[in-house]
Amino acid sequence: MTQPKVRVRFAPSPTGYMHLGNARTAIYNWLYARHHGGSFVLRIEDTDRERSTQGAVEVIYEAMRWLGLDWDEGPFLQSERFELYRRRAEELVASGAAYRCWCTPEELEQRRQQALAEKRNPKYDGRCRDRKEPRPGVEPVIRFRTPDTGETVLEDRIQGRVVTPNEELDDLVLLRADGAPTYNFTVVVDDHEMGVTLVLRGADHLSNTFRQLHIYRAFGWEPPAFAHQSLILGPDRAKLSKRHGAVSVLQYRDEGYLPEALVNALVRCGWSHGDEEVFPLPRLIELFDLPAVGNAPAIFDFEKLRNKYNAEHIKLAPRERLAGLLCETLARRGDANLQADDPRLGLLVDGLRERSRTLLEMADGAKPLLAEEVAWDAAAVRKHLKSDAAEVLRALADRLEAAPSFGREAVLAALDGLAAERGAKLGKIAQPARVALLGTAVSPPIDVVMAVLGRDRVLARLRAGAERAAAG
RNA sequence: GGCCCCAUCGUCUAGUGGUUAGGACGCCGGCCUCUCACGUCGGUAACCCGGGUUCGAAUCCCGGUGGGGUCGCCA
Repeated sequence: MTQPKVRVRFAPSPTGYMHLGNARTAIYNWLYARHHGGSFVLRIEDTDRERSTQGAVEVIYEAMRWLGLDWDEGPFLQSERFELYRRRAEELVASGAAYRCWCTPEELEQRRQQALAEKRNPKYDGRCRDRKEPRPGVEPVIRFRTPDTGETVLEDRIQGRVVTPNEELDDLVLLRADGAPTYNFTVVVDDHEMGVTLVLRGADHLSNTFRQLHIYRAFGWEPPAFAHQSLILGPDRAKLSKRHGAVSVLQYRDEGYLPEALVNALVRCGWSHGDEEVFPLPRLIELFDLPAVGNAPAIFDFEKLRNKYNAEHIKLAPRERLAGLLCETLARRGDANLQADDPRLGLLVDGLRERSRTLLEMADGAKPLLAEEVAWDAAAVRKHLKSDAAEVLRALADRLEAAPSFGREAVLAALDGLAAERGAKLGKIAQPARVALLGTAVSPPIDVVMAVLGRDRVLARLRAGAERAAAG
């Protein structure tokens, strides 16, 4: 009756960056925990002292924070738990489930090559299984004794029932010659010690699971449930990796993506809910669960992330949040230095969110409206600042100058009034005005442009534009 | 190569024996419109192949093909 509390974990190894595939695994685990009211554990698998650095660990924390994946327990560092693993390994040696092996890496490599050449399974041949006497000058490793016969069954929560013959498995190393534990051992010890109820990870760990199952059995431990999600592939259909580029989570932050958009896109890579595609975070927590996770590998669609998910989430985000983000982006790129409460920021967000797929595009769009100097686009000038525009611009300037206020409504009323008076379409006035104001024929709506520029600048530029038109 | 997994438009996917095979991104065209966008309407495009089972298969079974993963003192 009493179900144990759901406890899942994300257990990355510090490689120096957070990969999209890892990020999806973290997201799935986090959503699973939040959906089921369980606990989310962060564990750093830094047993390989060669590769692990403090900086690499910080990158993981930073990526997790940016994505909004808060953990309830940890972070636990495996590098701080070596004594525990050593003790556990000795337990297995004592019970006969594991043994010391004095074969050297060189010997093993040689045998592997030979086996491959003879088209045999290159697995460890088990020659130290019954050896008791040490080899002088060789520090032994501790190996796990895997059954030679029979088969191992895994009831995977995503992949379904998977069966592997035990003869495919070899006696894996638990403890290296230098006493450091290996992944396949620490993962079992920790998932047990930490009370993990479901191991939700990438399918690249599927074949490891069978070896790990035997370790659980040797300890007499009840294994957790397992769920292996199929991998994210690159456009070439190979496992997504560094060489595909654009694979680091924080790179997306720097390129102007919203974390909830990346989360949305990543979740949708393998999980779906009917025809629904855009999910705010609370909605994901409400809906996400294992039965709707598919088991076919998926190619990550970078274009759709930008065109759909990020664009949609930019439309959904609160104005204040985007204003803050836009302010940071402008400052970071050296485009403009605005105070966080500058009223122009909100105006810019209103005018630009529907025409920006990323914050970078939004900054691109904002930049001309904030520049002190007009950057003239020759084609736009040629097309819209012809001599007959001079009089129109002057009339508009006069009208605006006489207007009682300079709000967006008042400005629009002036434009409309002038157009009506002359029986002209609004475009006949707005386009020359746009070019006079910004130097370009493309921009947010003219009322937003004027509101951002402000009365004085608008009048000055309109009149300067008129002179340019008259001269041109 | 052994073992394991997978297979619906180019891509992400809906679909759980009977549908004109749906949605989304992309692409093409119309409408809207002060530009660009947004929005909207329409179009383009898929059930890998071959056998079964069945009155009937995208859906179930088998085989093939193709793709992926994995075979470390990496994780």
